[in-house]
Formats: sequence, structure tokens, C-alpha cells
Amino acid sequence: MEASYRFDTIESDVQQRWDAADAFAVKADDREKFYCLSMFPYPSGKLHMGHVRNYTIGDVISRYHRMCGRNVLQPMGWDAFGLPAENAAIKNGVPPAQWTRENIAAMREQLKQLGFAYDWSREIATCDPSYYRWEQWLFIKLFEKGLVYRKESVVNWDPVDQTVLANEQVVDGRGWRSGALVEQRAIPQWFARITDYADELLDDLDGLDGWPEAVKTMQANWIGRSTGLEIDFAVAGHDAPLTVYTTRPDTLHGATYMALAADHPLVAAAADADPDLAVFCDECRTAGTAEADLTTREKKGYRLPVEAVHPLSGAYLPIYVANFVLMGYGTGAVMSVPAHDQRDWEFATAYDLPIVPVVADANGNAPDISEGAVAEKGVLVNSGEDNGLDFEAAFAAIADRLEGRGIARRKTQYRLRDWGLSRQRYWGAPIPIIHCDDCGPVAVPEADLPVELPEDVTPQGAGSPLPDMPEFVNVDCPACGKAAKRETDTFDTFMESSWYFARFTCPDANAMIDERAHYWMAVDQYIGGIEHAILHLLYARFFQKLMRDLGLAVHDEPFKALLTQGMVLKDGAKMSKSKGNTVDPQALIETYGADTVRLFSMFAAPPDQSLEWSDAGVEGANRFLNRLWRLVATHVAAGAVAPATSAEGEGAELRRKLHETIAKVGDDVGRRYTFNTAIAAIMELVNALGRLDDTPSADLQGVRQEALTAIVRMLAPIAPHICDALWRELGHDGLVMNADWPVADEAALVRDTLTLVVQVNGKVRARIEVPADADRDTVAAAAVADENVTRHIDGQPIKKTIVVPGKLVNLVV
RNA sequence: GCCCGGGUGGCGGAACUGGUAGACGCGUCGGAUUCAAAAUCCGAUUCUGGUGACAGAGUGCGAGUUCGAGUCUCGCCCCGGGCACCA
Repeated sequence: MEASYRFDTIESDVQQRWDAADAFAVKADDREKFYCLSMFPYPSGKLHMGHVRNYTIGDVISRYHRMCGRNVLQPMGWDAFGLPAENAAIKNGVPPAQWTRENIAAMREQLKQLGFAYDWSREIATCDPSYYRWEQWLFIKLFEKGLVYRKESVVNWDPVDQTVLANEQVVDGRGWRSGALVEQRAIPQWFARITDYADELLDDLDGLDGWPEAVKTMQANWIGRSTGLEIDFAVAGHDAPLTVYTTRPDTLHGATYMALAADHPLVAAAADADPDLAVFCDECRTAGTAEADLTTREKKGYRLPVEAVHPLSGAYLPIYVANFVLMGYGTGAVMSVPAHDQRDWEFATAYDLPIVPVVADANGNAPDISEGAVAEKGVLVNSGEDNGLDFEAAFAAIADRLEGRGIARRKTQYRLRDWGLSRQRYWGAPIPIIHCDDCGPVAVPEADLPVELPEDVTPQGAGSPLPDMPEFVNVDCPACGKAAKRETDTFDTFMESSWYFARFTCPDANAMIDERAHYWMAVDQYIGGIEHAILHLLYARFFQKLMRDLGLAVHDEPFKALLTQGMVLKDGAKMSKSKGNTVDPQALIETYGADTVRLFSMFAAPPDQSLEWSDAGVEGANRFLNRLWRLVATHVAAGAVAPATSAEGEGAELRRKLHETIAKVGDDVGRRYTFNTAIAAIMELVNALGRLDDTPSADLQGVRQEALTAIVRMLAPIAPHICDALWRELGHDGLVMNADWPVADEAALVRDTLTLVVQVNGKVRARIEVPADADRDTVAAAAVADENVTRHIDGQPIKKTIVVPGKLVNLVV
């Protein structure tokens, strides 16, 4: 064999073997299936390190399960609609369709170079009409079932560019291109009733054992199910009451004012008579719609000339318009209890409103509210007949009383809002609706799907070109036949990524999905960035349930297990062009080969943590592969091999190390997903083999053959090209990916003696060697007998002896 | 601001169930090889004191629980992700 490691010839040769064998195409069979999916990329132009890391993790898991004998599906595709294509079109004058398809071709090439084991026959690009026609179809089904509806909703409007801006395109309240102050405009948009599924989406989290707790917690908090009380406050001089929702009816006695959204009907009426109020309301509306902006801005209010009546005390409470209350949340009105809610406290302090504590602290005293609100639950004070009740009792008593008077209702509420599906953009899937003056919005008939997006178009920057295309817009109403207009909004791109995992199981199905999905779904392992913990993953779970309820799918959840990948950093910061700290994977592949890049990506950090990129570390990974290659070359040169027979001595030691490593690597790769520690263990074993003579005894040569055969298989999922080549150099036939994953020989793991740590008062004072089967007393006696231990005991009586079998002895004096 | 993570040598990280802190790799230093260099190989490498055996300190900061805490509890600081139109 070649004396040195030539990654370039090896990688191209091995990839040709895979292609010739069509090694990654799969179909349903009798074996246990394993569906491994990495989040598909947006085709931005070329791969970045985050992609390399994500897809290497997925490939390692896929190849491991293949070697364990499972029928592994690992597909790849393109999340091809989105804003960057339109930006590129404006900048370069290239149609988004062309730009996107060129990027896909380039990135597909890079993925192939990296040697990922994808079944390319299943490739999907979401901008293809053959894909998005089925989400148009789904939308129509939801429309028929009443699960999508139209309502007014606010968008960021750039008055100069005459276009709707994404939140990302609003910088400090101004349009990123025009610099104009962004306005908020309400326009009719399509929404999906994800709130109808809120309970199921929340409750089913409990069954997702393979998901990180952090993600489940984030989703649960996002859905935010609460049980509270809806209370009507009478408004002096008005017939209509002011309705609020609270999860803390126990604090009702402490309500000292009310706060309303600028768009609340009560405010609108008052604003007609008060120009200053109208101005204030406009200011409230100019701020962005992002929740972060809303909660961090300075709290401002404007007092209305009307007052509310406290339902228990009958006191008159001032009513403010407040810039931190939004009409879109709850009822658009809040009862403010400044003693027990921090936001209310800040507002009350700023506007000099009374702050009345009504929940006692742990000692039963009125809490200290001089520095801020106290939100902890406790026993009521200053609350008249409700004094002394705890949270549950106070909730029940107050709810019962108000319900009895017909001015309150117990209610379960969600923080989750319905999903806005409409985007006023060109590069997306058209919403299959026709607007007719007589019939209203009418679904495009199924036979007319897909509604194809005209592709030979280059947006110029002043909004979507679709409304200006009569050939697209003008159409006859499918219901009455009269002239009508096509909807020109397109879908949110989360639509495409909410069901692609199911389409991969049957990419050519003449339906959204077919029965092949029943075999492959659910995804056994899903891998992607933690930044998708809420939105994408929640929408995908929602779609799975929609597809189930339409009779298309049989599974309740799309992803059995989830691995959230950490970010790739350089110099402690996220890689970005503006910071100039990017690393181009292409250059590294060309310098060191795909296997080195893959190996370093897996070695530098566990997958769920952020990874600090290091060029020196890449060289280290490359050095290791060189060393492994030379080790195999030396071994092969040493000649014929007898089977390993070692029962004692150096051979037995080495075999124990080998089988300990096999056990550890199997656990690290198969259960823990800590590929970094698996690689470290393999490196230790390779180091141990490197200490042998080049031409050892026949016995040791046999052990070395056994070890190298195991190492090459264990490393094959991570560095598949070099391992495939080494597999054949070691005298094996076929592809290493079709070999069996090694299994540890229990007999080789047996130890005669153990090393225990001896502590005196919790400090390590000695290490002792004891027989593996030594009992407690023998171990304790050996510990006390140690010279250094005796010195530290210093004649003092031993009060307590703690023996942890196989680990340590602690002597307490 | 709210929700969710993270913080360990000069650096990336290891320590899985409360039981030897620093595996493995990088870097650095010393040595071998070489005419010389690269590559490769060997050794050392948490800090402080000591020739050494060894001793003391040490896992963001401050308290606590425990025979024993990087790991558990409470309070803080800093960094990152998400916050509904970036994907």
C-alpha cells in the first residue's frame, strides 16, 4: 500500500465506488428502519461551517445505524424560497429563480465532495411547483375546514420604498434601504388556527422523550397555557364594560388603574375628541411589532377622561392608554396591580399612581414594595373579606363571587397566537385564492393547481412584482365565472419547511404524501440549529397533526428525537461576513480533504455546544489521519497475521484496551452522541498501538489486526473515505459501510486488580491497588495501611469509613 | 424586558449516576532524527512552594447542603440563542 496518506485520490476513488454501487438509495424492506434527517439548507450560495457541522453530525448518525443493520433513510433538499433571493435580484439583476437554482447546483456539489450518504434520488427543492402545489392543496383543505381565515394584521410599511418590510429589515425603526421611518399598517392577511391545536401541541411534548428538555420547556412557555379569570370592569358613564384577563385574580383587591392598547375601541372613541390622544396613539403604533421592542421601550401612558369601577370595592380607577399593551394580545386591556407586577409597578411609579400590596410575604407581613413589585404568591392582606386566603382559595372565592354576579368567567388562555401565513413578497408559493367582488375569497379548484409563480421576473425593490402582472392577477371567479383577481400574497416560507420531512419519504407521490410515509415516519433523529427550537419545530408539529387529521398521516408527531446543534464560532463570535471572521469549508476541503474537515468538526466540541473553530486544530485532525494511515501501512508491511489468542501479558492488556474502547465508542456514538469523546478514545487506542514494535510477535500482530479492523469500522461514520480505503488494505472485501459495527468481547474486559483512591477527610492522599473481588474490610484495611494515609491520620481515631466499590475509600477522622 | 442555554489550564474540551479535576487534541518548552530545515518520533506542561517525596490553592462571583460539590440548592455577574415577516 501507499506509504503516505493521499486524501485527494482516496476521496475521489471511494466516492466513485459509492456511486457505482448506488450505495445510498433506499426503499422500504423488512429491516428496522431509521430515518435520519438534518434540517435542509437555504441555498444561499455556498456551504458555511454551520452546514458542514450539521450535516456531518447527521451523516455520522446515519452511517452508524447503517452499520448496526438498519434500513437508513437520509435525504437532502433545499428550502428554496426566501428573502435573500429577492435581495440578490435587486442587487445583481438576476431573477430569484435563476439565482436560487444556480446556488443549489453549487451547494449540491459541495455536499457530494464532503461524502454525505444522501439518497439523492429523493432531492426536493421547495420552489418547484411539483412541491408547493401540495401545500397549496393543503391550504385549500384547511380553508374548507375553516382552519384558515382572513383578518386584519399589522405589517412594517416603508413609505419610501412602498413595500412591506420584514422585522429584520427594520433597523432602529427605519427601513434598511430607504432609511425612512417605518409605519405600521393593518392589512388583511391569512391566518392558520394553530391555537385550535394548542392543547395537543402542549400535551404531546410529554411524549417526546428524545427531545432536549430545554426545547420542550421553550415550546411549553411559548404556547403559554394559563388558567385565569376574565373580568368585566364597569366603565362610569358607559354601557359597555372593559374586559380584562388575569392569571392573578387573587390580586384583584390591589388593582389601582387600568391600561389599554392604543387600538382598543374605548380609546378610538376618546381619540376622536382629543387630538393629543390621537397623536399619542399614533406614536404607540409607530414602534415595531417585535415583542422585544415592545417590552424594553420606555413605558408611556395617556390618561383617558373616563374611569373604571373596581368590581369589589366600587372605587373609581383611572384608565390609561399604554404603549406596552397590544390589541393583538388577549383583550387589549389590562388590570394593573403595581404591587405585584413589575411592569405595572414601573408605570405606577412613573405616573404617581397608588401601589397597594395585597399579598403578604413569607412572614405574613405586607411585602416591601419600595424597590419593585413582589410577584410571589402568598396569603392575602388588605383584601377585606378575602384576607388570610392563599392563592388557590382567593382565586376560587373571588372567581365564584364575580361569576355569581355575571361579570367574570374562568378561562383558559394561551400566549400562542394564530400563525400569519401571508407575505407581501414575490419569491414564495402563491396563496391559491381568487378574490371575487361577489363571492369573496374563493379557493382555486384542485384541478387548477399548482398556481405557478411566474419565474422570469426580477424584483426591483419596490415591493412584489406580482400585483403588476395582469396575466397573473386577472382570472375568472371559479364560483360564478365573473372577472376576479388572484391573491398576490405568497406563503410564509415556514410553510415549506413544515412538511418536507414527510415528502422525502415519497417525493414523487401523486398526493401530498402517500402510504410510504407510514413506513418511514416518524423521523427517528432530527438534527438542526437551536435557533429553530420554537417556530420551525412548532409549525412542523402542527402540520403533522393537520396531515393526520386529513387522513394523510398516521403519526401524531413528526420527530421522535431531536439534536440541537450549537453554533460555529471563530474568535469567540458567530462567523459573519461583516466581522470578517468566516472560514470557507471549500478551501479546507481542498487543503486537507473532506475526512479531516469532518473529523475536526466532530472532535472540537460535543454537537449541542458551540464550536470554536481552530485552524491549528484542523491540522491536528489531519495529523491523526496521517498517523493512522502509517500505522496500517506498517502493520500490513509486517506480513501475515495469525488470529489473536492473547490470554495474558501485553497482548491481553492491549485487547482489554481495545474492547474497552469498543464499548465506550459504541456508547458515545450510539447513545450519548458525544462524538468528541468517541474520537478521543480511538486516538488513545491508536497511540497505544503506535507504541508496539513495527514487527511484533505473531500474537501481538494478531491483536493489532483485530484492533485496526475495529478502529477502521468505528471511525468509518466520521471519516468514511480513508476508512473505506484502509478496510480493503487490511484485507477485507466490499465497502466498510456495509461491515458490522464492532461489539465488545466481555471476556476481554475482565480485570484482576483495581486502583482505588484513598481520601482522608475528603482529600486524596494515596492510590492503592486491590484485588477486584476484595471485600469492604479488606479494602479499608489496605487503605489504612498506606504510609501517606497513616501520616495524615496522625494517630487520630477514625470516625467513619466510606467505601465506594471500585472507586474510593474516604476516612473521616 | 421575558423564556431557554452556557461559563473548567495559554486554547478547544474531558470528568456520563455527588466520588482521582484537566482524558484527547492544539499551543509552548526540551530532546532525538537531519549538513540544515520541513515532516516525523520521544519527554514535560493548572498555579504556588520544594532538588524531591510532598504540601497548599484551584472549575465566573458569593453563600449553603454533604464524609465528599465542576456536578445539587439559593442569590448575583458575564456570554450566547429565541421573542411570532431572517432562515
